[in-house]
Amino acid sequence: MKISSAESVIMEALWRRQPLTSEAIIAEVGEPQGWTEGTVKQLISRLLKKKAITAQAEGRRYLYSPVLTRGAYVEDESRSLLDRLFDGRLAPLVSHLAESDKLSAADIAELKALVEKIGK
Amino acid sequence: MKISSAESVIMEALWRRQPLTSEAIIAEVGEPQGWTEGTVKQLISRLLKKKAITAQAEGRRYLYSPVLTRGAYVEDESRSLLDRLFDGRLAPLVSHLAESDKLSAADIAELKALVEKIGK
DNA sequence: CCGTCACGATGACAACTGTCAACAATGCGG
DNA sequence: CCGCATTGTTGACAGTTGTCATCGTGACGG
Repeated sequence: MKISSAESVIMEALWRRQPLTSEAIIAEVGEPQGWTEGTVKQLISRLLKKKAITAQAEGRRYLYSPVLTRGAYVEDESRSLLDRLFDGRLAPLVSHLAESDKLSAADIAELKALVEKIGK
Repeated sequence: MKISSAESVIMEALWRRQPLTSEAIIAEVGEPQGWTEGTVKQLISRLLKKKAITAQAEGRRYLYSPVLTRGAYVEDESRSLLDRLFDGRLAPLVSHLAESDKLSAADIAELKALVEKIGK
């Protein structure tokens, strides 16, 4: 099931710290996003329906934890972008960013080190 | 204005070759996507409303051309992914793909060459 | 000049999203 | 034991998306 953009904000909160009560989630994402309590609750419900998170009863409330891992999510999103726009290859993405001057010197250094490491 | 996923299929066709009549667009994307003529026409209309493409009258019909460039689009999508998932940095993306064994030897070689070139 | 046909415009409709609010159940403090 | 506060469940509603079909209009062949 697809996670919508608003829903992913809730997921990020749970990936950072887990499990969380709805109260904690509201505290964490409500403010920064300008969302009311109702909005956050609705998003939690939808994530439950999508099976992206689970709820364990803790007294009269629930403790929510992610089921979908951040790794899987990130994997999916990245792969889908690469496939849609860059023929599934990574180099064209890097190349594109480089050409449009969107890479800082730090980025490049970091990347160079990384590539060497990967190259074993 | 945001381009939806179905709409981007039309854009890709126009980025490949331009300008195109609706007939040509239908020929190009209708089959592979399993879309009827009506569907493609609707998508064209929405892209016009969003100002992502323009239409020049050619007799009875129109010739459609992209206004939004592929570069700008790709730029946007890439940046948004990087920002949402990798703190705006490229290295973590590469690192993630490498860890999940999603990089082929060819990818790595290509990347290495690219990084050297960028490094001037 | 008329019927047919091609095109673009528009209407439709269900599903999904972003946002909230109202409501029902349930436990806690007094 | 009762009312209040908290929590989860639902309903609502507008906007977007994916998908098609219908309609009006003008062009073209006969």
